[in-house]
Amino acid sequence: MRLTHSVLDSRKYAVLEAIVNCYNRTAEPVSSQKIVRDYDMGLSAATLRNTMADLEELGYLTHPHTSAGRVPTEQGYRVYVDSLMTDQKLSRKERQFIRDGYAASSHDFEEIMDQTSKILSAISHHIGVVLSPELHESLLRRLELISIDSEHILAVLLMASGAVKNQVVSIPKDLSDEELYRINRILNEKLAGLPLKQIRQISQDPVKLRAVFDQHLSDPIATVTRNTFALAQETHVYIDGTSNFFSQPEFGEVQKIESLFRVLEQKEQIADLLSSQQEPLGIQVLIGSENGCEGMEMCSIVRSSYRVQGNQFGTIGVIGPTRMAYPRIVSIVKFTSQTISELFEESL
Amino acid sequence: MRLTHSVLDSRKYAVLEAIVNCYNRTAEPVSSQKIVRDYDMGLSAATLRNTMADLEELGYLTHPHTSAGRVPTEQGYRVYVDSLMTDQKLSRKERQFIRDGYAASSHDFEEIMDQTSKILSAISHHIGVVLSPELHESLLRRLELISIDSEHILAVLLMASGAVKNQVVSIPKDLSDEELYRINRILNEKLAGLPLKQIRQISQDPVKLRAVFDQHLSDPIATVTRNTFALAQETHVYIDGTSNFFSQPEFGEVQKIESLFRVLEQKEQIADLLSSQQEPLGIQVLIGSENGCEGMEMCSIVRSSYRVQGNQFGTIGVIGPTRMAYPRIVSIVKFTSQTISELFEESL
DNA sequence: GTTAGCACTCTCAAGAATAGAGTGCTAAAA
DNA sequence: TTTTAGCACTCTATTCTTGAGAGTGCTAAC
Repeated sequence: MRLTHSVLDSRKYAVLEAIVNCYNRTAEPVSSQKIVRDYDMGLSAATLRNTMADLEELGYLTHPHTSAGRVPTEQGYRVYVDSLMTDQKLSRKERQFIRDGYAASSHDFEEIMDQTSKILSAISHHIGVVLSPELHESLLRRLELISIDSEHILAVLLMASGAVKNQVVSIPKDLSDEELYRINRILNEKLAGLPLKQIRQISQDPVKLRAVFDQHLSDPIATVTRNTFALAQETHVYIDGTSNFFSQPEFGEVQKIESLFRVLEQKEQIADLLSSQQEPLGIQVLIGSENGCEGMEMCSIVRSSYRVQGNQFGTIGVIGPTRMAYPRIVSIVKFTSQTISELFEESL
Repeated sequence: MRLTHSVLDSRKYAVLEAIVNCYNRTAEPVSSQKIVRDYDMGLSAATLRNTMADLEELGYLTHPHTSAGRVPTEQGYRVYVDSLMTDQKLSRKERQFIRDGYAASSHDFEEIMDQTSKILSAISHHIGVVLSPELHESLLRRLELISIDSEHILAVLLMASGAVKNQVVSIPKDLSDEELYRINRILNEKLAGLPLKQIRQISQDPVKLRAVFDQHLSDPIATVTRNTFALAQETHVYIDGTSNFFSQPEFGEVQKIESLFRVLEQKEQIADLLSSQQEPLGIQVLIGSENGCEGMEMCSIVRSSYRVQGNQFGTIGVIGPTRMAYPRIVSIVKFTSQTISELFEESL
């Protein structure tokens, strides 16, 4: 989509686009000469220099130093991503690569998540990140209580999405195997099919608990329910391809790459990064410091949610240098999120 | 333990020890002057230089260049680790730090593994690695089969160690819920208490299958058993503290750190690294290229197995630069493996 | 066997010189 | 009015040199 009525005339747009393209290819400041040589714009270097000076004044380009070429600013990339770049279809080969990646993996939920991060990083040559959906939106399909010792049981929560959550749960000491089995049966009867969020609310509210379990309610049931569903809402983070960053020329110094890796080791921070202000099913590009994450100012993020089931969403994303091939990466993330959504749809 | 009858006289040992100590502190080649100043050996610089030249000829020291101080070789470190270094007790604070790390974590098996890697890296300031025990040595405590859809079930394997393994299993299409329940009961009856390795053998051998299940054996039972226990023997790898490497002066160039990080991303390779030639309950130090892993020539590994239960062992380790504080790291790994072993012992 | 003394080697940091890339500006051309 | 050629100017990056400093190896004296 090229805006015609805007702050910029069409020449400025064209020049900005050329510079972004060129810079993304070479990772070096782009000179007016370079554009004359590589792009047939019908303009001389001098004219381009004038236009470039204008674009710089508007905040879309910068200068590393006086006698260097121009580099896009974050604002410049923003304009490029929002208005200039054209959709780049993935090749048949690339689409097949993504599908094949899933063909190899089993029905295991975690394996699908893990595989997705691997596919994303392999095809993008950047970092692939996957956030599993927040459990509390998920519907409980079935609950299984397994005795461990006199004070603990293992609760296995099988979600409608196929996700499985194991949880060690403390129980009252005098619970017999038969009693446990009975509780298991009743819990499934009353709670299966409900979203985890709702179950948690029920488990913590004596009134609701009474309403749901009716005459079946007993102290052990209340305790087990409360302890089982008190689980912290956690999303797993799957990351792959971190070492791809080493081949990026802008990360030639240890210092720059260090701050990035320190962040990447903090899984919670990555989870926040991916999920903050995420709207369902939209694709979103966060450029440079827009991500608001200290240590990741030099990185951009392309992310999209995927649908697991019902109104339950996870997020996938690619983290790369600000100088990334946005059209390609956007297409990759878009296609992958579609593919994974379909995968979960058909497995229902 | 200081060897008196050996290739080296006691002075050479003392000098080697001083150089290793000094180099480990400063990360810079050690000069004869430096030793005179920092260590009271009652010898002049000239004499030390003679001794150092001898040690170099024997292969225990090198020279970066003519007018630089000495640096220990891998062989030098080997002698230091085997014969020179003295046990360094952890301080009360450090021991408490390790214990506290576990106090916070729940009874969850994975959480204990994960926490261990975090503790190791936090206290050592290097990379902490934990290998979960190979499942196939583990005793099956209980098996739970949960229906997913008409063609799949979720098998939950609860091990005696507390480890849990979820596995999606294909089943014959015409299996009713009642039938599944019956199979579940029989499998538990016949297989609980056996090591997974043995169960796998049974599941793949019709003769043994018949022997175990006797008149209960049916086609569905055979199929479910085979599919459930065909799982690849996998060990999980938990890594933490990778970014600690950035603060090591010898990894000031991106190139050196890159090869290391490429290896660290290959979890299987790390698993091999930790488990190869590991003998039960011994602590082991692999110095530099001894680990035989391309890209990790500049790293040493201190590792130890821990006992989960019965004759089932996992491995923990610390990966750091060859120039690491061996006595301290050895003590850390030793104490941590003891602590984790005790933890599993008491939870039985 | 040990040590002082000294020549020698090598690294590292700072400075100087040079080439090259690219801009900004000005004045002429379209 | 817009575009372009030309040119001076600026800044970087590279190379070379130089000098200081660190540390050794060797020799001769203790």
